[in-house]
Amino acid sequence: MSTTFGKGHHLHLIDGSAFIFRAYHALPPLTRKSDGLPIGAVSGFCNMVWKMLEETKGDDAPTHIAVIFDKGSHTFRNEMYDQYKANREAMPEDLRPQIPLTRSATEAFNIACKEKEGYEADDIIATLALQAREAGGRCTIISSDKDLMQLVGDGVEMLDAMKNKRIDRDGVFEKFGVYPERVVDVQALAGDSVDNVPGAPGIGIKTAALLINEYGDLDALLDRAGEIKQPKRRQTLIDHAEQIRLSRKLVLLDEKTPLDFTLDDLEVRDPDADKLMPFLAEMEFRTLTKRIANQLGVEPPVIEDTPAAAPDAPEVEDVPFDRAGYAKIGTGEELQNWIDRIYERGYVAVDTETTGLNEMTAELVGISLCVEAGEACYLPLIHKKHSGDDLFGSDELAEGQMPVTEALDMLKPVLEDPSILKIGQNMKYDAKIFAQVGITVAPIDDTMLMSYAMHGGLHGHGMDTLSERYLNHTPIPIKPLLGSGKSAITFDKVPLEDAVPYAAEDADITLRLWQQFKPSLHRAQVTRVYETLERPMVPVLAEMERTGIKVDRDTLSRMSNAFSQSMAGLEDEIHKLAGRSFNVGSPKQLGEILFDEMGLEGGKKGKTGAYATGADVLEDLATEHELPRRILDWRQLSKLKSTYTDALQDHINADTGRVHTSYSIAGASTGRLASTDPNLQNIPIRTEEGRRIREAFVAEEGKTLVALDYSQIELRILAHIADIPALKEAFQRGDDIHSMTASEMFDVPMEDMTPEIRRRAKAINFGVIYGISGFGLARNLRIPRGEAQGFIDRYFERFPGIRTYMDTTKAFAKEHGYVQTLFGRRIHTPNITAKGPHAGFAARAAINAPIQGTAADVIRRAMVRMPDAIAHLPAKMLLQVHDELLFEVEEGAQEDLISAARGVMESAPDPVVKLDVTLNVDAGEGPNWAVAH
DNA sequence: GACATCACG
DNA sequence: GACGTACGTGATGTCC
Repeated sequence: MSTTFGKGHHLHLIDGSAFIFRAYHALPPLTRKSDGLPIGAVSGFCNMVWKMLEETKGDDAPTHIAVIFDKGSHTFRNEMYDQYKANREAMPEDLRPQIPLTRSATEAFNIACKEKEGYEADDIIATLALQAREAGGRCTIISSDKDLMQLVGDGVEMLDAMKNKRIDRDGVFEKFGVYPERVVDVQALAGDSVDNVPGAPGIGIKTAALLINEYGDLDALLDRAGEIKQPKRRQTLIDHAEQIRLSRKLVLLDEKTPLDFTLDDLEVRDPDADKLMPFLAEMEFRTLTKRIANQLGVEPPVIEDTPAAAPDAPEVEDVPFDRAGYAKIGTGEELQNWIDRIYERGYVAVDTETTGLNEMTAELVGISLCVEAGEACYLPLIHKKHSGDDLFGSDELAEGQMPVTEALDMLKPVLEDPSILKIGQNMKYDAKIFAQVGITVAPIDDTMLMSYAMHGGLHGHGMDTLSERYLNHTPIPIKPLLGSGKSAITFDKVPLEDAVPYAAEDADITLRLWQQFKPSLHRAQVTRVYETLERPMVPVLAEMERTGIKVDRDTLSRMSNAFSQSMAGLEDEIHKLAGRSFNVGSPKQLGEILFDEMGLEGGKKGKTGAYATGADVLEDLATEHELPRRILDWRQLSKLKSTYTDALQDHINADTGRVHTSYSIAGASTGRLASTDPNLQNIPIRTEEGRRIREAFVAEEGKTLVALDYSQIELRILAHIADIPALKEAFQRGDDIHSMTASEMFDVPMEDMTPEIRRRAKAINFGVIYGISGFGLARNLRIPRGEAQGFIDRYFERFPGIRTYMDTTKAFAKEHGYVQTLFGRRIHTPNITAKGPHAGFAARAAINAPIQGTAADVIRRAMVRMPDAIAHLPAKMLLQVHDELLFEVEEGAQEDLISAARGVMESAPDPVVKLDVTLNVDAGEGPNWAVAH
């Protein structure tokens, strides 16, 4: 007995896609127990629909209802603008199979389910809402999507289902600063980074509303744009009028979508238990099935409790941490028992205990294993006997330990078995320790790197942090066991009763983290990042670090002596100029002398109340007085001596005669590596004196060093990402990029370029990569701030894509809480929403991260491929310095190495990313690093 | 252990 | 209109 939709009728339109995405992101990754099918989003969707139906019962109950879905990714809007929604990320892998299930769910609930190829759900909603309004009825749109707000009014309202908040004309005004009929005008100006609607650069919702309210509507505004008082705003609107009109077309919903059904077809039907119950049972939604069956007054169907069918990733078990469950392995039988369990499982969490943190000198003390949460063991190997009163302990081995070789002979086949996954936290460390005893651990997973791929920028990735955050468990601290300072002992001196729980727990934690992280990688869409950019770095870096680089002690020692002499001379002069003797190395004393005693101008105190005496300050003072220049010279020598010529000698390994740095894979937020102990990524090169330090980095007899570095990789990536044709063309022509920029900006022909103009352009080019500001550039170039701002404005004018990139990147970061590299690495930006001075920092970091991070990804890809590519050559990769790789190669093979390695480096983005610019690699070769670079 | 300084890309 | 700014690192020395 259907009637014709009209007065007194009430249509509910549910934005299906919005429901799905909300459900997906709100819920943990649930899977169907019987077969592991992902169903988290379907479950959430059903819950939301059912809740909706329950809550809208009563006086204001809908008479008509439909769930509207998007269909197809290509719509008429793409015809207008091919970039529409172009930066939308791909649908998560585990969500895709759930989409058709939500359609089935809608039908199972006996609700009309509508979609139309080539149209967005929003257009269908607009069309139906208009029809309802024209028929004299009411319509409630269940969505909080701001794109739908243009429809509100005259009987049409929105309902935010999550907040249970109705949005009427006033609600829209709150959000947009205009009433619904002007919403598209505001959106056209403000644009939308999510849908990639361009809008007017630099104009947000606030400004847009202001303008629209002042001029009435968008057409009037654009016609009278010349009257706008603010010069920049005026110019923006005049320059981008076409883009703004296009934006309006993109956001304007099509209220005339051709539909093959009428409002009457959407009449509310009671749920049909015979349809709904089987569907819910098939999905294995136990709670929801019971609840709905109860409500409908039917018997809930029985859902078989089928055991999980051998899933790849086990369910995360909520087992309490219990130290009593940790075993000590003391015999071959006990170890064999554990090995059997490992083979049964197919994976094992492994952790090594050693005598120190330096993998090159640390000795293996024991090994812990874990195959199941809560069940872990520790295999002590060389723990020393603990003699009660003797503070110095004993060299005698404690009892109850297997002979080292017997234990390792048993474990080696397991650790090298390609069918057994070895799970570790910071596996590079353990892999290097095992490599010492001739064991090549593979294949591996690393929980630290999983966390880095998923949570980069959010927090650290050490075991303690991860355990506390993700397992809600504080690991046993190491400090009480080892002590600190001079009385600290090494782990082999820790009594077994303390060592077993500590060591076993680390393996237990690692396994639990892995159980939790493994399925989350997909959810966070970083599986490929982890598998191609993080995990494969472990063996590559372990090998490089173990190889090390030869450093000539005599060269360093001679330089150190020379520096000492020069410093002593300078020190005398400095004391004479100062009028008294003081510690030249103390910035505090220096500040007092310069600004209080000598009365030089320009003393500025920082927040700690001390005068700033940094190089830039002294540089400015150097024109006034001789002292600052001497200080600068002294500081340079002091730095070179202490950090390089002296400290470096202490890092020469006694056994190998080489220096072995350690790279942190998960240290830098952008994806770069960091080098520590010693840092070999900041060996001097910018000054002639410093550069000579590199002469001490030498090739072995009969070998030579080869250095290959990417030329201008970050600027090339910027040209690609921000899509700057002029920059791309210049790179393809092989122009000097800074001269080109200078020529373009300052209208100087390339052939008339002066070094000074080029220097300015270069500073601006780098500034752009760092998220330029007038202040920063002014300080860098030592020019007035206004002048610097003028340069920046001109740069944006000549390369407008840069500003768009900066704006869209910031908007993306605000929207998602992270930014991405071209290879999908995510860098979280939690401070992007901060207020005050923090905001500027976060915004610049967000702008820089995709550029620096993409460059980091590129060289990682090259490094991962390098071992195979050069396996046929007598060459080894030694060092990475962000955009440079250093190799040691047998004399005579250098040309072959250069060509092989260059090929790998230049094609590193293939086949995942096709850059619009080629990557160029420069090569050098010589007996030491100073010559090779 | 915080801070200032300075080495690198 | 003011805030306070170039991005990413690590090591060293001073000073409390």
